[in-house]
Amino acid sequence: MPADETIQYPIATVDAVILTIEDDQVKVLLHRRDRDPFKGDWALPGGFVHVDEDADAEAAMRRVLAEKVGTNGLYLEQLASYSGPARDPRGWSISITHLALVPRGALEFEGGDVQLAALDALPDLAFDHARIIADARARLVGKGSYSTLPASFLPPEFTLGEMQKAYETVLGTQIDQSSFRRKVADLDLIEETGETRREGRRRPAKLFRLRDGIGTFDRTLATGLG
Amino acid sequence: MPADETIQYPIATVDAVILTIEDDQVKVLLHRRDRDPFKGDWALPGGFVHVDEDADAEAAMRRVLAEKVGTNGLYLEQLASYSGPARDPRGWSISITHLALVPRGALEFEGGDVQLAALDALPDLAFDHARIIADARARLVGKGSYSTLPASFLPPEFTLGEMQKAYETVLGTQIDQSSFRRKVADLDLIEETGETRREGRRRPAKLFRLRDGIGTFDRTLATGLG
DNA sequence: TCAATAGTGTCTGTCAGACATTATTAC
DNA sequence: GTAATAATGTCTGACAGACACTATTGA
Repeated sequence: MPADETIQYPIATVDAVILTIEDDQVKVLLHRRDRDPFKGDWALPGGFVHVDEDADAEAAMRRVLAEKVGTNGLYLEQLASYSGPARDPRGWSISITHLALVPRGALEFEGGDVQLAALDALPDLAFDHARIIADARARLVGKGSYSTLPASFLPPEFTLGEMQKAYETVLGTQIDQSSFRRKVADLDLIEETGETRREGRRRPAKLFRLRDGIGTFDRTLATGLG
Repeated sequence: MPADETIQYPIATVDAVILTIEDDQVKVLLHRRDRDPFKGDWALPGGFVHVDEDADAEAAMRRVLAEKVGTNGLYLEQLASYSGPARDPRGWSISITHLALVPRGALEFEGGDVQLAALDALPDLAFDHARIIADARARLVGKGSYSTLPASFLPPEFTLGEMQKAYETVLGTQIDQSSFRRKVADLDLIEETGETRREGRRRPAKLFRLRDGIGTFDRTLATGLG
């Protein structure tokens, strides 16, 4: 490690892939850039790491998200780092990216410079953000089949039908109702709230919530997905 | 993104967790630091990103490894980033860490400032490298049970007994011989070389190699591990 | 009653784990 | 033969997937 005083440090930024489900599609939150580079283009919400105030990259990410899209307290998971001389025209840069899966209701923003875009219909994106989103999607689908990850898209109270639908949306496949419920019951992931929800002219569904201490843990919820 | 000219960039480094199996134990390659900070302490091999010559963080990692421990052409996987004001006494820093799993025979070094240390018997380590190694270990064990990751520890030709032993070492459990072989056969991961290896007074074992195109892919090789 | 979804019960093929058995070598 | 590991065969319980069936509501 040359403790060389001539070392130049790269630009350090953080970017977030915030995913949610809307209209039975996985969507990503995009932010329109209001300055160069890529002024006017859509991009992941992101910004510089501030070494004078941020405790680490995740803290920088939370600060940026609060400033730009008004979200607070999201569960953030580190995704990967992207680096190189060409990805940012300002110079050799490192972006530390994060992933958040949130229920649609947890996002509040008034159109204009923020939008939710379906993963299958992304606009042109600034920097290498299209690649980052593609990687995030691969992670979501990959982990979706053997973890409780898709449950992160659910609001605090939900029906089993909604839960199954979230898994099907993430995985892009149909899941047998009976198998799904049996597995959920076996894993002891959720508990009844005691309430029901009636919607339209059909049998009302029981409401459930995630049990305490159920984070994202790796147990198969939906296997054999063709 | 304040295109603020007063932004200070953090120190950017790369560090590698190079794991191998020796004496039926998973070991990590450590390098003794020859300068401050932490001069004389054991640390992961690492160094600064050089923005004037590295194409990205992985290229920086390969350059550092070639310089410090003489390894080339390893398969490197990005692990995670670690950042903050306190982890490096030189200032607010980001380390982009990488993971490599290699057969013992692929590592060549003459003692002194490089050693292999068992994960269960690590010396005191510089920076936050103990934490990084703990995270790498968790990843190895976690992915070991549902992927071909442990096969990366095998030399080009190996017996089924060696393959099973590698899995058992990684997972820290016993695997039933019959189940293991059945699964390996079903997944079509390996092929016979046609050679055998005889060792001591017992039946010689057939030698196998990984089939073309078998990288690290996620299929259960050893399930139900207690 | 019908439509629509909620929720349950049952059968079956697959497969992991356990365990027994045979094969092959050096001594 | 004995010791030691290599390699294969067989049984069984668990469980995912398929699918049929019942439950409950509004109209």
